[in-house]
Amino acid sequence: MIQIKMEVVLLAKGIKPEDCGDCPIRHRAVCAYCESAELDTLERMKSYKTYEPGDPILWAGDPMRFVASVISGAAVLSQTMEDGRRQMVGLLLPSDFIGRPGRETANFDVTAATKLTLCRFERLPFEKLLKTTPSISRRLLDMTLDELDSARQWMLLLGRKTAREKLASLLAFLAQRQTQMSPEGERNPVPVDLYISREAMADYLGLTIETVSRQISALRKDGVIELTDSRHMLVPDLALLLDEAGYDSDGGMMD
Amino acid sequence: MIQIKMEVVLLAKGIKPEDCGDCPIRHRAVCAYCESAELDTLERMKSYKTYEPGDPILWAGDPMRFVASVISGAAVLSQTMEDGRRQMVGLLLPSDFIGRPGRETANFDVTAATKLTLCRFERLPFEKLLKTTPSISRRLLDMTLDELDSARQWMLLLGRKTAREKLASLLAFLAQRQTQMSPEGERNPVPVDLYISREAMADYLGLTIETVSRQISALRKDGVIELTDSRHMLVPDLALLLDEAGYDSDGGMMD
DNA sequence: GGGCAGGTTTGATCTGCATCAAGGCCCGTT
DNA sequence: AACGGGCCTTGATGCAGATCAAACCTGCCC
Repeated sequence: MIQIKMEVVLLAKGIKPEDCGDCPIRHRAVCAYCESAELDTLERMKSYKTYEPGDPILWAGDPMRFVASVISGAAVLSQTMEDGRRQMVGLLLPSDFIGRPGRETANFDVTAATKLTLCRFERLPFEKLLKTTPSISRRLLDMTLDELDSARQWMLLLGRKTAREKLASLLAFLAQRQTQMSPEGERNPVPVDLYISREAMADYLGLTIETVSRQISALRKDGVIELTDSRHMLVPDLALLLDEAGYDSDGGMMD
Repeated sequence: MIQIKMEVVLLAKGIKPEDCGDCPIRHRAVCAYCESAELDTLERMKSYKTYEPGDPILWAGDPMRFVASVISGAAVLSQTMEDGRRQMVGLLLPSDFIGRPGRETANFDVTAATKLTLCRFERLPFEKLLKTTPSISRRLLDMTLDELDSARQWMLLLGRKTAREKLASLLAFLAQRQTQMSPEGERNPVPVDLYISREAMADYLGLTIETVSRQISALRKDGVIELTDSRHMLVPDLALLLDEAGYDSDGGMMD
């Protein structure tokens, strides 16, 4: 919803996403450290592709012909066991990078969670470029190290948190992202778009949909959150929600 | 205490502790892609340090003065909640890299799990070198991407696997690491060093020590593994162990 | 309107792992 | 040899979250 609005705004302003100089993720994506000459090279290599919610982008085991940056929307990285047990292992938002230079096949399933636009590069030329362009490889290293840190944060949640703490953590994460987004001072209570189904939450948190639903109901009953409908909530007190999430007071960072 | 003495002795005699050319992790560590000239540079920068089991190497929040490669032994990356719940987020074995170029302070606790030897470099000079030496930065990128993949594998384990599958996964991981290391054809059954205590396993797998112990006993009773002592096992059939770990037959890679 | 499908909530029951509690084994110290 | 402290194993019991089952809500199509 949010990203659809974003796109409408872009169109209304007449911004061409095709021009790297105007790209909304120019300063955060894998190209962030590039000089304009390097940017020109990338510009000649890139192609855009859009996906609808639910579209598969890659299946684990597929040959990886492309790497890409998320321009708008969200994609989900997940793994599924033979018997159907599924675990989300990453949520890819604008500026995040998809793909693994140096590997032939995908390790994880990648799915569009919303309407999604990717800026794609063919893998082999991109790998060649990586070898000759330190500003890209350094940026990719930094981004990968950040991803690794947040994967490790998630490991604490999956391994040691209770169901209630897991839900509170996810809801706090969403709330924080959306208060950052909306610039005008913190409205209280903060409205939050949950934005994914109970099933996706369950797959993210290592729970079942029933437990997700029950914990949301419990948090609502205890006044930690208010539901406006099943996909939207209000957070009257973010500090309280964070407390429920089990972060120590010095603030375990989530991003 | 011991390692301080060692260093004093080494310094006094002006001995180079080891020749990189003879290093057991020469071809798998961050220096793997280096030419001999680059290796010389590293050789001049490096210093060895040893730790005893249980020694802290870094606490989360500490300034990071060094980065390092594990030469021998095992180190553990972990996070602890206020109330003491602990989650291991990485197991660092020989050739693995410790530290985060570009970050001032540690994000996680690092602890020696066994007697441990590190090959250390001061962070700032190493970061400078990284900028001018593609063979090091490319290797570090490859290693970091591998770590990210295995962190994500671990998320599936933590979120969705049963206790038995978790143990089988950990044991299979250790077994695979150690068959890779010993190059002469696969001895059967494969001997495996468990390296870490039951408590560390529990912290890694999101379980309790009692459950770890019970599941190891169960796998032993079912003939999947044989214990020689509580820290060493034999794996008569790696495929069987992998099967217990819940990887699909096409072989979910762990490294 | 009625019917139907997908997502969500709620209730009842079950179970895998945690928790609580002993006891065993190994090794170093006295 | 006796003792004590780590570490590991095993047994008994409890409980958080899974599983099984039903009902509800909302939007959509006929």
